[in-house]
Amino acid sequence: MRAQVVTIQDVARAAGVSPATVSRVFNGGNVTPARAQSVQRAAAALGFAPNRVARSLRKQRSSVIALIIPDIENPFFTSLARGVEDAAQRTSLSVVLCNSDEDTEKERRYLEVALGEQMAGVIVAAASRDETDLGPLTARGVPVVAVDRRPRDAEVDAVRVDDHHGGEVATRHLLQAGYRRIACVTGPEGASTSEERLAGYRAALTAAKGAGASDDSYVRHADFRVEGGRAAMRELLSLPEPPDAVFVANNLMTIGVLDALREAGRTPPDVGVLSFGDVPWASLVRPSLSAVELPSYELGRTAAELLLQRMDGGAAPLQTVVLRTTLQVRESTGGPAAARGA
Amino acid sequence: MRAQVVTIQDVARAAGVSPATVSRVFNGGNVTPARAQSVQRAAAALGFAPNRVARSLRKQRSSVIALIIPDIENPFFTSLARGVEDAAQRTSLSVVLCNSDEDTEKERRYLEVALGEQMAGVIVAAASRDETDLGPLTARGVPVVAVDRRPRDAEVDAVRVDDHHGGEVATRHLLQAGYRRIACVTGPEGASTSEERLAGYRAALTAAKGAGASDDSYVRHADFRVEGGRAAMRELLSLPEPPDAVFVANNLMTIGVLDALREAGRTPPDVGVLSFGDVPWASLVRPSLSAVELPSYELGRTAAELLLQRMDGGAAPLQTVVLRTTLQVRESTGGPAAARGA
DNA sequence: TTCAGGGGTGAAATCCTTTTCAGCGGCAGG
DNA sequence: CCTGCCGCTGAAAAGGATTTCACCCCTGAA
Repeated sequence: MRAQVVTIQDVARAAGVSPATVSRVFNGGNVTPARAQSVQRAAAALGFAPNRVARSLRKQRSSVIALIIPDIENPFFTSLARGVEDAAQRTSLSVVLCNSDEDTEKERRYLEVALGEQMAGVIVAAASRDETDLGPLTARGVPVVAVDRRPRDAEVDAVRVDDHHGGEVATRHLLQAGYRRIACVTGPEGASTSEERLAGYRAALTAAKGAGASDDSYVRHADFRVEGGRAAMRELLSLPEPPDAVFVANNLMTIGVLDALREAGRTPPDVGVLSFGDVPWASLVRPSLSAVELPSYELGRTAAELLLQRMDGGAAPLQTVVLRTTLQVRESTGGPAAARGA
Repeated sequence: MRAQVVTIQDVARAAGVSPATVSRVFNGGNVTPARAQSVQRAAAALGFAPNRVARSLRKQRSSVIALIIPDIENPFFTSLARGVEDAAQRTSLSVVLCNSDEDTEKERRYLEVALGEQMAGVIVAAASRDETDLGPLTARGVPVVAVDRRPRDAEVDAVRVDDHHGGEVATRHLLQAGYRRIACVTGPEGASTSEERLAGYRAALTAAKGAGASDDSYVRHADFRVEGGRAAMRELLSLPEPPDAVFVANNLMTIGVLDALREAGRTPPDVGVLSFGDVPWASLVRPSLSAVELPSYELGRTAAELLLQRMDGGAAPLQTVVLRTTLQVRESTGGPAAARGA
């Protein structure tokens, strides 16, 4: 029924050498060329494929690295994943993707798998700042890099963007365009990116209006997904005095926000819309959207490079790389109708 | 430096039992409740986490299943992935995602990893009909399910949609809407879905125009990505007699097609556009797009269920499940301007 | 000529868990 | 009272690779 498995022993027997020699042939030990060739031939003839599980057990480390992301349906993270893959491509490591679905329990399970499978390294965009526990991994010396989101207290290398600054620049731009009642739809409490983008928004408002401006009636926490954005925007539109612009803390929620606006018969730049992160397939959207552009691919690539570096480097001091965002001004923040009318 | 690893031996010693008993506690063997409890306590106290690699080696099977998809940036596949995950969720298996990037070499490596890591099962949307070789996996008795795309000659369960029928229905709809010069932008040669959707298109044209209609001047093979769709549509628009409608064989290429149309100052339904597969975040697109809707999530869920069934089921005969597509008629295929003018 | 060193090799230990096997003790039935 | 069976347990084997260690042989230097 099941074909018997070809082991290193079988190859050794066929080639008339010891298993140790076969192992050396495949791992670059010192072997006489003639012998090496006969081992190669025997292996090919038998269709030998090394048992990675046995190898991992012995070496105490597999040749797979895990990338754990919170939303596989968000193009930001899939682009980031491409960056990780492309960087890992040049090594002998394979990348596997795990989707935590913004669920700390699922994430915990994947972290456990990564630990139990003795993965060579882990790159994680944490589902939560407080509940994501990287302790077991770091305690066992597994290299870990936090990307995009940073878990509190984690002693790991990190790559992220300047969330606070980006949020501030975005909000300032809306102010300068003439909008006055600027709302913020941010992500879940407990995600570092949510909080920092929101903090940037607040900082810009405070700078403009003075210290008394910390009014949170225009702030909504949603779930970083389309539905959440839609619901939040509906709420904002139903306020007695609805906002005339909105800073949305991620790309998918922006889609929901635009939907809600259309429902209400409003379109940018009548209501200003500024997205933190490019809306996917933005070419489809009219009017074109202003956005804080995120280097998603580079985020992934940098994280992978940091991980690789840590994997052979050893005990260099921890580092955090902060990548710059850029504000891309387009039609959706052209200024409120009121301003044009005045 | 590195914290020493807690093994089942350590737990056994701490609890005053043998390693075998500890193993039984964690795997549901017969153990006296009192003893079991003391083992649990010792394990918790020491922070024991089982070494999955050793377990896999002994059991000749890990508790991870691989999902190999050809394009992680395509929402069709990420939705499919969600379906797989949700189905696997109810078991103790973990799903890891591998992105082959439509590259048969990368795919081969991932298949090798899946084999070498002794994964419990593999679900694969094949990068190629001819070059994807599932032989090594099936020969070793690893359960495999082909999803969406089917590799030729593979002796595996499969889940797909009625590509041929869907392509035929789509094309017929364009004909009925009054379009006469209908183009087809399909995927790469060698992908089963490309070929069958194209075949459906041809069948509809032949049925309408008679056997002589097999003119391929309106057929373009692209790469299932945005850029490919854009380039193909540009080509079609530069023909002496450009098409008045286009059937696009996947969602991402449709985005490119729409871009090319906008460049040329044309918009649906002036030129009819019908997409095989929903365009992501279709709510953003005006006019709304007619599409052959694909049950992407169900495709994944069904594949996972088939895999699970095969994993305990044993040697039931191979099966192929074909899910139905549904044609969703919207504005983009309202009929050509010429017809309205006439 | 002798000795040190190094390349090439195989036997055996090692990684950690699961599983088989044999043994022990207790209980039920004859 | 004896036998048979069943539940529980631990010792030991098994799974397949890597790596250590000891050894042999050969070369080059003293």
